Amino acid sequence: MLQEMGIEGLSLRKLADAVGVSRTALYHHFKDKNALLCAIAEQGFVRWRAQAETIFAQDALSNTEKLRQFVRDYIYYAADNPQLYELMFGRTIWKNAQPTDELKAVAYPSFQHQVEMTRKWQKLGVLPATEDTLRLSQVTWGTMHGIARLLIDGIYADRSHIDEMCECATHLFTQHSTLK
Amino acid sequence: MLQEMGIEGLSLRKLADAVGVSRTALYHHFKDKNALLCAIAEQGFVRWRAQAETIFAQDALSNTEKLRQFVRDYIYYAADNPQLYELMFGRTIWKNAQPTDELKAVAYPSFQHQVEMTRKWQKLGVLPATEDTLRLSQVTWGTMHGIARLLIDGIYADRSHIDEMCECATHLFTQHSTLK
DNA sequence: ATCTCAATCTTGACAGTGTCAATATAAGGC
DNA sequence: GCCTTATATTGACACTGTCAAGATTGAGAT
Repeated sequence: MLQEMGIEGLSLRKLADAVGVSRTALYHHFKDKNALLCAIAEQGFVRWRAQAETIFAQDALSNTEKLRQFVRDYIYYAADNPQLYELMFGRTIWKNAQPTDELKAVAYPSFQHQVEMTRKWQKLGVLPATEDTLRLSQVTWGTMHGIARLLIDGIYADRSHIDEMCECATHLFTQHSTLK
Repeated sequence: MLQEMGIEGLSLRKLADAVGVSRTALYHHFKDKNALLCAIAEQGFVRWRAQAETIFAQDALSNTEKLRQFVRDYIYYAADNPQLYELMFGRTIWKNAQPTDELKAVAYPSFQHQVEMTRKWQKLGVLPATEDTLRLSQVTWGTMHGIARLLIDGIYADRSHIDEMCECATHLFTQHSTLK
């Protein structure tokens, strides 16, 4: 229903109707509409985390190729699940309402993971070691996040450009290094 | 009201009440709530465009410094007007509803401007000339957009990091070049 | 088998929201 | 003075999330 109607189109009443239950039955399983959305977003983080793990497990790939693949997969994950991505990182949960403790427990480690990978890539010479690790991971993540949002919101970029944009971003991240 | 209550908190009825007029009076001036939001967003583009122009008019700055300033100003503009920025680039207008023709007439040239500046900076050696101009401008803008949104939505970054993040991003953009 | 208690579900209601239709008022040009 | 146009208003409709009070169910203990 999230995929079809979008995050704003998802109404508790229509959802209850579709399940064949009364409007307020949902309140015995979730505190809020917000709590329901947080639970969905939570699943999104778990799934993405699992997908990311498979990248790093591929021994055949060089470190630079892993970075490239990571960027590509991130953008495609967002582009393939636009509504879910919006839920995971959008203002609906993070600004407007408050994220559940359960959601935070899943999301924050995911952010932390990004920082650790950045540190590792810096040590390997894939990312520039001169930059502060935290700032660099904020910027690289910001780049992926920004591209994902431009795609999702349909501003100024569309699906057919994804591969080229990822390639370009990866170049920017790694252009300092001699090892390609 | 947008600044105080946020984009979702802005209701036509409360707005009409605050102005001291009846609920539907607004419909004689704007087709929709969406049309009103588009008009506000439009102003946001005009103001940002004006601010950007002043950067490029400063002859005292080198080209690299202009890029740095451009990035900084963009992020601060977003951070200082979070609700407005959300309106300008958020899904509320671009995905969920449809942007007005008037808004498109202001927004698209703004995107185009970004591409032209990218091309110019490539020729000047500030940005890498090896990348396709369109892709590069999508990625650089994506970076700024992404950082802006992480800040606005309060995810994983806050105001006190802005300067350092901008510096880091500028480094990434320009690290290829020998002229610093 | 019965009682108990907790989980689950339901209906009724309330305060919001955007929006349309029909109606009223005011102002300006001839 | 009249007519047109712009503007404002009230009533109503279909939605939304959410709460309170009551109904139903089912499993475990006695």
